[in-house]
Amino acid sequence: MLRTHTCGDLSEANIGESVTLCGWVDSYRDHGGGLFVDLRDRYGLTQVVFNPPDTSEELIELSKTLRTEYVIQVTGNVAARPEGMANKKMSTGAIELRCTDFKLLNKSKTPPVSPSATGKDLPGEDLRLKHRYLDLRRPEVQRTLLLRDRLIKGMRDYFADHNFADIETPVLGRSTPEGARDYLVPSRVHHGTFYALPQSPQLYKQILMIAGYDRYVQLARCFRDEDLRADRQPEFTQLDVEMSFVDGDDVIGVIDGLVAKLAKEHLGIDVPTPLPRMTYDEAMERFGHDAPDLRFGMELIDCSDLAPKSDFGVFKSVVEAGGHIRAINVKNGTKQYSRRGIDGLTEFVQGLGAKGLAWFRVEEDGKLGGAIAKFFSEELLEEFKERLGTEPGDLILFSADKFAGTCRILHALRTKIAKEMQLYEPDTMNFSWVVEFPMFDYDEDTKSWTAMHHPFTAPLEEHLELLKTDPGKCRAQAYDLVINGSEAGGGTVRIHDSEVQSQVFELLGIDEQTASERFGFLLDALQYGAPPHAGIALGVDRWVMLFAKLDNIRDCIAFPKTQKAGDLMTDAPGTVDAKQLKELAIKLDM
RNA sequence: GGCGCCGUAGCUCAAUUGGUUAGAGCACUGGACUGUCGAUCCAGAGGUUGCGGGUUCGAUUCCCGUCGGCGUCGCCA
Repeated sequence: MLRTHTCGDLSEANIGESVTLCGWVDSYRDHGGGLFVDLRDRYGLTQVVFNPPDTSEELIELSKTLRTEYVIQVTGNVAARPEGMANKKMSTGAIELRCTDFKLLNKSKTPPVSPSATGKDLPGEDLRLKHRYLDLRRPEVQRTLLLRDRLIKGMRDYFADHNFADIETPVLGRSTPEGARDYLVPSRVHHGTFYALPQSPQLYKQILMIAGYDRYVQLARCFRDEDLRADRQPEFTQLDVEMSFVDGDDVIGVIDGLVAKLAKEHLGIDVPTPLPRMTYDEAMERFGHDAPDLRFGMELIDCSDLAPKSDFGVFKSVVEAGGHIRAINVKNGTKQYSRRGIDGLTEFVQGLGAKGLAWFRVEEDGKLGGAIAKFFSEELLEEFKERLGTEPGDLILFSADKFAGTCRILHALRTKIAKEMQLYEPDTMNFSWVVEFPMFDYDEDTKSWTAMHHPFTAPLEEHLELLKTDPGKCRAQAYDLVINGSEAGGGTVRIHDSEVQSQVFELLGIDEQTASERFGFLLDALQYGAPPHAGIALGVDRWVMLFAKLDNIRDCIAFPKTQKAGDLMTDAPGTVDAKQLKELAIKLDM
């Protein structure tokens, strides 16, 4: 070992000891006669002093060549800092290391990304990704990755304690017809065929249930070749779980326990279980989104029955066309949003595809004011006031659109406004379940049904008949874990009955031959004594993001991809040799 | 693929309606200094204003295209 302690270890208890530290020069202060260095490693910062009499003239001369990010090994005496010189901002600020010997282990070029930069001095993200090894030295990033390590350790321990078996599944698999775009890997042995990287180990874990491994868990790397977002990477980690002889409540109960444990250990908060649940339909009614942020209210209010009574043309025509008029009441919103501010909100919703933004301002005397008020009779305005629960100072924002459109617009407004008006404490954590998702989405373009979750999801038992009569109303035994308005995990009870499975495939327009080609192995397996089973997958990267209070998933991953799915450090993806292409029988057509 | 924001010194930023030699802080180089802690003081060096084209007497500034980063919609069973 080149060191006896780390840069976070030493305190007044070590005064008088001779110790050796290794680390990077975080900063240096040259005083002519002597020199101070803040030495950094993963564990902290320690001040090293190169001063007579402890340090020889020769070593002081050498110390003057030190620059930031040089790597050194220092031996010295731990000493209390002189009277009044303690640094309360440092955890090791009571002591310092007085150098008696040191060795330059390595030099560094002037770093383009300074590990000690914070706030607005932080270099651009492209530069930090290019020099990721420097960015990863930043204490803030190290804290996040180490939190990630602890969360994963907590997950592994929890499932091990509950008798789950960790079983690995292949990365090279076969492309499935539905879902996200696959990442493909060409086969050298079978020209013209391709493996697909897994979007999730879904089918394998069901096979494991059929094979009798009744409690399975895996930290699985998943791949989806779709466009990126602040909370979405093409390559991500799922905590994948599957259980046999259980129903959805059992799976939810297991995850409730995990949430409570990790929230206690890493956030120091007591989360009461069972976590609250809400159906998908209720979530869309009240919040306009399937992952509602419950840290604040501002629920959606439907006014579709009142609105057409006005002379406001937009409201009338939208309702006549079968659309909805819904609103949110922004309490005390007129203070935050002046006329100019409302213009800003209008531009915001127009950017989301809305034609405009109708609004009321609640005046001091309680009356509803604003450009559209003149289209409303006194009586009707009273009805609106009652429906919306208005008080002076409130701002009412409307969306007039098809139901889905009002959901999209009002959810976006609700989220944006809550953030701008700081309607919740930044440290609040809210965990809940959204359950009973629709089985199917209707695709207007292709005039066909698609699976909302995946085609192996079981409908509610009482909705089995709806598969034949009214698929749009059919709800699934599906559940999503929602943390602060983010989907943090999702799962379903699986179909274990080949009869029901056939019905679902038929609805989805997957004929027998196609089904058999794509996942015949699962359909076969289901006929050999498949136990009832259910499972869930948690988005590990998102959990880290939420537990670390970050708003960007790249900061939770050591080597993330950019929005164009590239790696700025390695420059992946890259071209390959003609020889490699020839072996794979691939010709480029560009 | 659509929409929006951004790109100026190694880094973070500035530069008036389009106007002389593109500035500042940090970092870097040289010097001074015995207790600093974002040390301080003096001096210096450092620029293809992402790239290409256009408008103009003149472009960092306006226009078009392109590359890259970010956000968002589509997309993400």
